[in-house]
Amino acid sequence: MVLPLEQAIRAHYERLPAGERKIADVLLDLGDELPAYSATELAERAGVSKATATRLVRRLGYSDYQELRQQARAGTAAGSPLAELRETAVPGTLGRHLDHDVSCLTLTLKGTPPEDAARAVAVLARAPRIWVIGFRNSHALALYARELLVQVKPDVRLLPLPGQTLAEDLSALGAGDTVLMLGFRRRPPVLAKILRVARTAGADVVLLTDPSLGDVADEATVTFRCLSRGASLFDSYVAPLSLLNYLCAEVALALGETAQAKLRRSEQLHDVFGDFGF
Amino acid sequence: MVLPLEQAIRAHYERLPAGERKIADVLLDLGDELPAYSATELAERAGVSKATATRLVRRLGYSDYQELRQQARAGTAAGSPLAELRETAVPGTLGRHLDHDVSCLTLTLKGTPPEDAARAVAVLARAPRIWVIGFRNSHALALYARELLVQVKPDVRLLPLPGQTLAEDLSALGAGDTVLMLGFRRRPPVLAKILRVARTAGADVVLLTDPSLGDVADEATVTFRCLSRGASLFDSYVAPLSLLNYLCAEVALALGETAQAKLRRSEQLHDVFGDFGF
DNA sequence: GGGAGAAAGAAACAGAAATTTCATCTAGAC
DNA sequence: GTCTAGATGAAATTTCTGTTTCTTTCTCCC
Repeated sequence: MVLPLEQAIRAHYERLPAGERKIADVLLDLGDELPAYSATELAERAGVSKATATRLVRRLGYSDYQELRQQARAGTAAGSPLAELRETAVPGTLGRHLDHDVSCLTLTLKGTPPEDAARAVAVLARAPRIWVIGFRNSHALALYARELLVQVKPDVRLLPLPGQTLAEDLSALGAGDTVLMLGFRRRPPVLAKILRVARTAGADVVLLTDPSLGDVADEATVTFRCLSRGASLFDSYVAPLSLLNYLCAEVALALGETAQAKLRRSEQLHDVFGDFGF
Repeated sequence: MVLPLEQAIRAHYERLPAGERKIADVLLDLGDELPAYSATELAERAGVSKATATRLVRRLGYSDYQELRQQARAGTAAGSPLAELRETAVPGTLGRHLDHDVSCLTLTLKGTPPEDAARAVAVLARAPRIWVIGFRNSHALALYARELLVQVKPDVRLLPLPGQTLAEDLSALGAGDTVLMLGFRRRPPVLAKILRVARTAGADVVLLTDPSLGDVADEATVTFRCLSRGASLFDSYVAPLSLLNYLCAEVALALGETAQAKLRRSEQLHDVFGDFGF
């Protein structure tokens, strides 16, 4: 795929006067970063006057520098690098949504240091007791994580639960325990307190959150920042969901025979009771 | 490694006043496209005044918007961390996991006919009452879907709930209602019954399931088959999660002003109660 | 050599962008 | 209740960007 701008330049390149050609070169050189630059800067880089820049823009068929910049911007926004990686793009809003979620997933997991993952797996695997905590938007994620972990660890607790005060529950939190905290946007302030309580009690905290969270994250033993902005109205949690799946699977593998036996046994139980379906 | 700008924002994020935070959100959201935008555009996107934009820049420690833009530009230039991330594949198990989940997501959404999506959105949008149903592995998904829908529709019910028998609840199911059913592997047999009950009652059923489900799926109004086999021990639900996000957002858009007003109001309520956190 | 015509910079200009100022509003302290 | 401090937007102000105009330079051709 070629940017329309690039095409326009090549079409005129041979006929361009020296000064304008210098600017054209700068322009080609900048590539998709072009919209970050002003016409004045282009002229300076090329060592020509601003007037020459304007003339080039005109000659390429744009009415404005603004028009050129707009087009360059649109070109890089739509044909995002990730979109190019995959051969066929899906048209329509569904396609945009797909691109967006794939980006979230890819950028998040590629930005996750394997050491961090290993540390998280370690503290989760060795904890005698795990607390999975997630409020509001993070609650579904917490539920998911709990469902996975409970299959391989004996004592996994979900918070918050209806009809109980947090204080009551958390009093049992002790050294060696691990808290798996899901802290995505729209965080209730109590989350920060829990973090501190866990710290004080000597518990490890594995925190999944989004990039908007500040220093508080430093209190956690390991922090994963997952992109969670959605393509449209609602936030997208594919990245944390995927990460949780990975972490929990690694925990199971780390626990080895014990956990896997437990897993098998639970599958057998389902079979006996015939409660997997149709 | 994190962009210095992003770091600066995170460092201040919790202390930012509402207006400046809105801009910070836009800023984070734009990512490496930031330098293509003027401060005025940022302010417009965020729905705040230009003055607020300037103030945020100052608070983040820059003397100028220009200075901020420069830095953002430098960050994305040659050899930028993000650019590198996009190109290099991640080695190790994390990389395999990522590839797998991206495949699930891509294959599923590419295999989803837009007409089906449109039909699902239509029946969800026009239903006076929505029932979201998901057992076991599907329960977290159901919870998520319910959380989204309840923001834009007045009557959205989640099943199963503890302490209630299904029969009791389902007796209220009527013609015109829509059932959003999450039916992933390890389906309890009751799911088939619910499907038939809904049919009989004249309700529409939007069914998200995996490819392993047989003919029963034909009873649903619309069926989406989402890949859900995981790379490792546990099944992966990124595809249905993403699809739900898309469908719910489309429903909100289809409902237009009403729903969006409701959304805004609920955001405001959060703001009023100050329960978005740190 | 002189003139036509393109090319390019300098400066003037117009318009937009960013910052500052100022008045209003709100929440919290007392 | 009043008062203060911070947050905010509207408008004034300043700074800068992009375009236009005008002049100079250069080249090619007679």
